[in-house]
Amino acid sequence: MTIHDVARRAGVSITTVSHALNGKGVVKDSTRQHIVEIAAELGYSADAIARSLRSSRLGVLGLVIRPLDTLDSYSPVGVDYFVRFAGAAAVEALDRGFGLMLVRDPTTPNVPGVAMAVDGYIIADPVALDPVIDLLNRHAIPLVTVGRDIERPSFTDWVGSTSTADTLAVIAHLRERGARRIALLTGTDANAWNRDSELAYRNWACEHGQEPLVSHCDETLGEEGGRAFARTLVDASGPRADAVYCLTGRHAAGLAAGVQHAGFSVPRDVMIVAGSDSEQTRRSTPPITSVDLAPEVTARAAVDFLISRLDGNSSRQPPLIERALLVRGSTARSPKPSAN
Amino acid sequence: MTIHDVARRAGVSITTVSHALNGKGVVKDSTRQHIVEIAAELGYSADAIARSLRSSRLGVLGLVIRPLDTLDSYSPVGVDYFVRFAGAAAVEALDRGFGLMLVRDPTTPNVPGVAMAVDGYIIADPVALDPVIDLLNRHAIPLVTVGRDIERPSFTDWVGSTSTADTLAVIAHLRERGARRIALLTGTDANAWNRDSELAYRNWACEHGQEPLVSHCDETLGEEGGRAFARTLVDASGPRADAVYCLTGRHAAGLAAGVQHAGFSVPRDVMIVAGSDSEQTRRSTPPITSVDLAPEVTARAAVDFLISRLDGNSSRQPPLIERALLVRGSTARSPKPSAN
DNA sequence: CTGAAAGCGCTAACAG
DNA sequence: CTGTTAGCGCTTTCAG
Repeated sequence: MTIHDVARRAGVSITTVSHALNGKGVVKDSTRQHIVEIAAELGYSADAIARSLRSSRLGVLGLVIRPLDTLDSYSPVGVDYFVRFAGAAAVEALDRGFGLMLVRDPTTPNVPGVAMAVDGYIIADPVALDPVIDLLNRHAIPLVTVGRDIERPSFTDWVGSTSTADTLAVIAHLRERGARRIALLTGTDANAWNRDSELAYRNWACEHGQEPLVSHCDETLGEEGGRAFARTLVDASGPRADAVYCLTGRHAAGLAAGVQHAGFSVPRDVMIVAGSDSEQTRRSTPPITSVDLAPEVTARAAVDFLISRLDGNSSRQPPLIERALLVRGSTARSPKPSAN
Repeated sequence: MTIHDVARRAGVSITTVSHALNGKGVVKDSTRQHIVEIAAELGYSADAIARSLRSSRLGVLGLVIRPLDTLDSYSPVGVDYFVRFAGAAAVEALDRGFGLMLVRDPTTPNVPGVAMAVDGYIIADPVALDPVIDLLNRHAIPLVTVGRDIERPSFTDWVGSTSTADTLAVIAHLRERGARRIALLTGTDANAWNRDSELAYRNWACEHGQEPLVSHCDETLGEEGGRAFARTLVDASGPRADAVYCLTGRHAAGLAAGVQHAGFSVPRDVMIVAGSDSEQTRRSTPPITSVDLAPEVTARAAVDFLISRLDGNSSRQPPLIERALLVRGSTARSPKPSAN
């Protein structure tokens, strides 16, 4: 089924078929009608590959989820943010006439050739000075990121939220629930989420004359990392903080378990907020108040923004995503009349 | 960066470059060496599109997850089986030098052209007489399914497990835990999972002289569907069965809630087993014993099998996946000495 | 309004 | 051993 078959059957040249079907040149209405009918009858549709060869537009978007390259696992426990993201991105891409291809770190050897033939990339949570971005730039492939590359201040094509706002919202919530001494636990990946949250927290602490309590815990350690942190948080005289903002959901769940194991109560002695909602935060006892990272909304925005860039719309501003706090039992302390 | 640039720079013809780089024709060793060096130096790699135009091999696998087309949502709640499946399939495909493209029902209008240009498809859980299979056959695109199309007995290229084995294992487990009257609740999608499980159950009931207790509940109803079933299960004189095998995890969770709401105990009065492990079954109180559908193993097997078909290996037998029971609180009744 | 022809980058007969 | 050449299926000037 090629354009030739249609042309022959319709008694015209392939040019006319092409024009008629793509609404390009100037074709007499009756001829176009006729060609369209024949094409439908023959079930013809232009070969995507041949078309791309001319137009260098494949109709496929690539998606690289960097944290999964780091974790080296697509296991769902605690990473459901990313799978929701990928699913939503696929649907949105499809709706816009693109396919969505999942790609693992394309800087490694043995990447499929098509990886460098897609029309554009979404890089979710790039690391600092991400080599994937360099690779794509070298190949002149358009890209947008979700969350900025913290070492590339001049790169502005990223969607997401400044984690600053999230951090301040979390702190405000904790204060309103009576927290006096708030600690922060971030992951160790060099991404904007970890970095910006810490910055916002430190600024807040500084402005409010509170000594900052910041700790770090490797993302790959999972719940066990959170339990380990619980042991350092709680000493003989009790917890050194009465609230913890814990970016990673898995850490938060481990922390909750650890605190309770040490004989203290969540939320009475220690309140916990997770920076990302996940199965663990929902499942924990008590369930953990979390920031809803809104993966579906973010994914749709990222696809939309990337496509606008592909269309040559370079003026458009990258979207900022609104996020909400899912309030649960881990911060269910009755609000205190704010004393200071 | 085209093959011409390399040819010019190396002082040979494009044919020689092509041969040298693809190890095809006969090229003097020194020339090949030279060409390879030049290519590396120039950072050349053959354009995937142009190459596919000739070879009609794009290097991309398509994945269609049918239940998600039905649910019309990639929301994560209770569908984590599929996202785990997709992630694992992507990784395996990548490792084999293929990309993996997510595609929604390609029989609908507005599908991206590339959808019909991929090398092969994995169709997860096809419906009866699935139109997607017809479409792909019409386009002569190779495909394997996960779970068979129940109305296509002659189509044998499917991976999975006969749900018969799972069903019998579940029944055996329940009997061992003292169940006397086991009911079955399936979904309504016309797929092999629902159909074969019911068949196996009925056969078992028949052979053991038990009156079959089979109900159906729409997959899209979620936990609420399970609660509704609980109301029909429990009447004035108590539950009409002391154990339920509930294929869908969301239904199982709703059922557990409903039974307990009606004042009965899980597992004492009613034991529950889910046919697919999911967030809801893990999270439920008590946690629900479930069949581990092993999405990662299944996905890898499907990709592997599809690629062997693409390589023209038509003799290879489709793989059967081993599944295990994740035993949890919902069947934690002390085993009874089997009286019959 | 329609058609001939060039060429996208690559591979593979077929000559030399 | 190496190069010329004919396409893969399509879009797009440019002439009729």
